[in-house]
Amino acid sequence: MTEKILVCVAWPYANGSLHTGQIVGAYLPADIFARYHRARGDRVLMVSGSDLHGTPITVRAQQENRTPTEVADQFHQEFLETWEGLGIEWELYTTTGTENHAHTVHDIFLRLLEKGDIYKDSMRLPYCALEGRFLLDRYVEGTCPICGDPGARGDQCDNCGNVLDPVDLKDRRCKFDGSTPEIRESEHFFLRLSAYGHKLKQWLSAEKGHWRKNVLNFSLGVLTQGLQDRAITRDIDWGIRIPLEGYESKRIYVWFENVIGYLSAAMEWAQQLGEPERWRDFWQDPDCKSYYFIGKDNIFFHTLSWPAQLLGYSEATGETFNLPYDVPANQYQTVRGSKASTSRRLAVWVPDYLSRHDPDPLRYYLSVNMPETSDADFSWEDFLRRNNDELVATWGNLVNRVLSFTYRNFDRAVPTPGELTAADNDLLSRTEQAIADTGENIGLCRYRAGLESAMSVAREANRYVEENAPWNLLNQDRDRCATVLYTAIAAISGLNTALYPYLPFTCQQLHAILGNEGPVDAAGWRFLRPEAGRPLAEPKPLFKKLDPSIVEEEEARLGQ
RNA sequence: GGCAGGGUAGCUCAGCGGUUAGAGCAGUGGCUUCAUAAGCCAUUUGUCGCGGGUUCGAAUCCCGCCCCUGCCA
Repeated sequence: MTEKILVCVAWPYANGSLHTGQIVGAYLPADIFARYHRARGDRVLMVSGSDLHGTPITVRAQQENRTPTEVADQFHQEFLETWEGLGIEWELYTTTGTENHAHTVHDIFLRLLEKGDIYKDSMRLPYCALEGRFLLDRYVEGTCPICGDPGARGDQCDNCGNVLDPVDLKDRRCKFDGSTPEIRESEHFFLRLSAYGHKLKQWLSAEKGHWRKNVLNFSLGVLTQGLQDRAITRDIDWGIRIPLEGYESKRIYVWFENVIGYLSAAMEWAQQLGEPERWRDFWQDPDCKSYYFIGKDNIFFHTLSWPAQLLGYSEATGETFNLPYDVPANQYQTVRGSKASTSRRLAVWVPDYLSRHDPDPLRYYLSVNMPETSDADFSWEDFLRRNNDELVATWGNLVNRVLSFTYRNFDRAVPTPGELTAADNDLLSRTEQAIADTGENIGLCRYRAGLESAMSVAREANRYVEENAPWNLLNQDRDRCATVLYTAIAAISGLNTALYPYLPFTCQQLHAILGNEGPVDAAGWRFLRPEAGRPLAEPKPLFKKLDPSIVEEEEARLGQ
């Protein structure tokens, strides 16, 4: 039974290179998930794009004396290369800078305004008279009204951890010029989230057994405390315009706008396909399941505010837009035990990684060490070990030892098996089970368990080869030798399917070595048994054993 | 401060009311030689964060505390 699956992935800010924390948090799990479903024959629409708006981009542009557009374009291009290099495959990867996106945002904004879910109100905000502009909360500094720390920021005091309103800060000063900001009234638009508390609670209370505990508890907890209305516009000049006259100096804030990209991207994809209504299959068919791959810092926007926007838009238009089926938010990856930090350069940058190493070992390491239930640490020492002792020794070596022996002794082709023994059938049924288990785990967003299902059978296959010792059989019982090799090759072929979502590059290579044509996923999510007599290509090691010296070399790059 | 997640073998983690607590890797001792000195077998290691409680029985449930991480829109 084929399914329709919408895979929505967080929109990365185009203000700096992507690091492994972002990849492991959202892009890699989404890609594994989508590859599995495509292989199953499901209809998959995986979308995201670069977030061109938002303060981080303007800050970087200011620092480098460039325009925000220049910064965003540069990193959007780089992101596209990163996806290609790492094998993250999209149906569409776009940006928030398209006409189509702005149009969709405006439509939702105006509909919700008309309905009363968006309303105008005034806010008291810090204003720097010297620069003639409003200041974002974090650009005001002063003395914390709660603990008295003199280094508090307008949004939060790092000393006592309390969340602050810049209006309450004592001895306020502008971060840029030190002048004392005035407090001015400014008119803004608010989203009436408070009106949706009840509906969201109903939605989150039904059939959410498949949700991750932390995601569901967090969301329900926020609802219990009461959902507050929130400003969706800011006094900034970089972002999507407000579609009304008189608000030229303000913009729609990213948290309201970028999530709409999931919908506008689906529309853009349908346009490009030449079937402009096709997006409805993924947004309005109640049988389509939508998954949102995000980091844990983003849960609020995907389980509460975006569903509220969708509920409001559904009511306003009389059409029904699907709410998230699951939001499998990941925890964080840490580096040397602390949170990856762009500003401290404490991260492993993907373009840098790809300039020296292959993509699949990183995909393997990030998958096997994915922060599904708690934060996970990236260490080069562990990366080396996982690569050398697991990927190379267990899986790569299994493939290499079986195929090279066969290639040399059985005329470069899949041997013809005789009658299968119980041991042979046992390995084959375990392989079949591994494909099913890995698929089931991936479908439930349990990536580590899925990988383990496959790897444990790779270990099993090594045992099988050892116990049946085809090198002894070669001159004693050539038929039995052929049967053993056939069985081992079949297990390899099956595992190649199970591992494909995790290791798409090397699995594609192996698929071809085994004499298959076309892409792995076109062969389906099933146990593809090798055809006796089919020619094998000359096997080459799929993975490189890495020298321990890379640990020191790579560690030295951290923090640079 | 409030909320959430986590704290289990040297390392990374699984188990989340029921036989003597598991896996991978590392360590130790053998075997093997097809293979990227890879593989296989055997084997050691644990006050399951701390203190109480419930129960015939708790890593698993309840209460309190400590530590790590994140969020506070």
